[in-house]
Amino acid sequence: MAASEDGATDQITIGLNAVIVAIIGEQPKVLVIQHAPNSPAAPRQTMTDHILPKNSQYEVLPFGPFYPQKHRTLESGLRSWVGEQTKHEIGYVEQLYTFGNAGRDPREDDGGGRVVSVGYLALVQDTGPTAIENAVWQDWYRYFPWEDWRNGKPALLEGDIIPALRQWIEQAESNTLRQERYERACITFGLNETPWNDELVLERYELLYEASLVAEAPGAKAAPDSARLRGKTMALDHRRILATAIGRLRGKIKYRPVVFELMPPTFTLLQLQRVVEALSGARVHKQNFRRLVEKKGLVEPTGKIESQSRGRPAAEFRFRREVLMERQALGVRHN
Amino acid sequence: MAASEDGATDQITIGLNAVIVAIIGEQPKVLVIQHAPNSPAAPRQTMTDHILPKNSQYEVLPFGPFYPQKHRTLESGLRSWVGEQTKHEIGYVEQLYTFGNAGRDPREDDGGGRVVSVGYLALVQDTGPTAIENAVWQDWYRYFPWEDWRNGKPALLEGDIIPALRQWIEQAESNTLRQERYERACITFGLNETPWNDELVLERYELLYEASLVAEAPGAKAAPDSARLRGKTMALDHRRILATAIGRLRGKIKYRPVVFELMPPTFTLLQLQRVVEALSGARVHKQNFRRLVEKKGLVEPTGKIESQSRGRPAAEFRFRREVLMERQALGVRHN
DNA sequence: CCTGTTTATACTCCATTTGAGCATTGGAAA
DNA sequence: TTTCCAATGCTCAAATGGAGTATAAACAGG
Repeated sequence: MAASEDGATDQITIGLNAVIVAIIGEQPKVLVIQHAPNSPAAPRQTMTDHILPKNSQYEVLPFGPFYPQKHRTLESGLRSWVGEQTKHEIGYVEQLYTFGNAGRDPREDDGGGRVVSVGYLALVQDTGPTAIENAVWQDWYRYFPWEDWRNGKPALLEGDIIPALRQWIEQAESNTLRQERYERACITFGLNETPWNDELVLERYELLYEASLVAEAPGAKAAPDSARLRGKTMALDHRRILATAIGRLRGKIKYRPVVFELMPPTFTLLQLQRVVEALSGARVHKQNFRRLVEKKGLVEPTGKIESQSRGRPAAEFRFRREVLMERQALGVRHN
Repeated sequence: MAASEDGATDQITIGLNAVIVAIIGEQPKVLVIQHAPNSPAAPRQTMTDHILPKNSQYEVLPFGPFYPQKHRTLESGLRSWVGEQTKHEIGYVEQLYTFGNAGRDPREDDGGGRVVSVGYLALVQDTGPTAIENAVWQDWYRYFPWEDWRNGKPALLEGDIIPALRQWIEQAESNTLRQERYERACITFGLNETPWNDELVLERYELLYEASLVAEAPGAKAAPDSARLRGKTMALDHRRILATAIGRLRGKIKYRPVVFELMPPTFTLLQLQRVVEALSGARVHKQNFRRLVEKKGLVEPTGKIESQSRGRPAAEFRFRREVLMERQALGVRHN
């Protein structure tokens, strides 16, 4: 199998990309590596210094190679290098997607063969300094500003994105295509009275990509001002991987108790609510949130009272042992 | 990257495994390749004839190599060889999971390097003959008999699996471990008044695997009689991939209109119901099912009346155009 | 000490959804 | 005709979910 049928060498490399998520100050953060034009080259481990132009600024997700000789499974490979690099344990890890697209990775041009990259989502609490050079925690809405509805519908949508989308719809060559574009836009961006669905992060990004409304899209216009409004770009297809991660996480918190991977050992119900809101990008009704959490039996009071902030002091909670042991206790959806 | 740090060659091969699902006669079927001891060797394309013992009988999922030189994406690679081999189009394709576990594939021992296998779920309607030798459509409950609750709780559960699980729980060395095992069993197998969750197909299989209650598990007892009761084994980790596929599909039909990929162009509501029941492994309330389907606006009447079977003739339906165009129309879960 | 502000927590209301059953209808077989 | 069977229409109660009101507990400032 090493040599393909036409005799050429089919070299395959597997890269492990990690979307490492933490909550800092009520904001959802993701660990990204920044390559500034004048900064020293990134350490070799990140494998990025020789594949992207040295004189431009770009951001990538932490990226590590998979060594089949060293690692028994893909996940253990990921855990080991993330552990080494970030210096602290990661709790929850979930595989997102495997991309094998040709032409996405410049390494292929160096005769390095095909790069297949496996995306992972990892949730951490500890946000201390990491060993990765140039790694910083960035608000994930920096890359997807239209996804944050916590302060109402983002003005960017009505002011820029939706008009641009309408224009793209009108530019369709055929009626069928126009109809198709319109329906896709309705569903993903909630155009025609359709409710906004917070899980369609990837679908929205891909629509903008196809419509050349994000800077990294192939046919994007040379109008960098408006494109820059539509979120910060990442190198390679990393913004797409991040979109996958956000969408997946937003779906998951609705029926599995994964939030606790991001929470400190004890917390108040409002703190828990703020984390959920940060992830889902929408506000929730406080009293109903409390009712839901209590009904599901997710948490139990520690007995202590927290009174850091102003207002009436809140009871302190922790996750119930059963939930901590089994991440399944919640989420018997209907059935 | 071709040579690892210790100088050894890290050869990586990518295999594409497909769980190809169709409904035949109200039963969920999956395409498997049977290697009988005395049958001629399988065609080379399936890549299995030289990796597994020639004189034993075993079953595998259709498996094809990924040629980076030929295929632009993993999915197009899958589509092309499944298309070639099965001779008909596949509509819906979804990536399931990527396994990179060492020691799962015997090819590794031949110095073939690591095999990373990407699992895919494909839904087809056409169940005509394929070009794959020895490929047959098998009822998927043949591999997971405990998953079919359409005729009530399978006797196998109370009669064999649950007692065996209880024994495994008791055999735990420590109290913590025992507690842990007990809770996992409760959640996955619905032990302690916990409701049965039809989506936990993979979790149940993995529990049985860890408890050495399936024949392919490392520490499985040499009691093949009872193990054989617990479903037909597949070679490699293919039973696990199948479990992943079933669980994923069961989850998906609840909020996305993927069933129609398995349906003929027109059908009655009972036929639709039977397909959903076949997939989920449980009966549903007929009147409520009808109400649900109509409310969601999934289907529309063709106007014709079908009167093949006995009983009052049923109205014929087809999926609505919007649903066929956008596989997203349904499924705005809450939000 | 009183008052306003702020957040926590308890409880109510009502519309919608969901689970389960009863009743009637239309055709084919006995 | 009678009987059986599945389709279809309708009811009803319990559960769920969205949104609001009311009260409690702290603190700040006059």
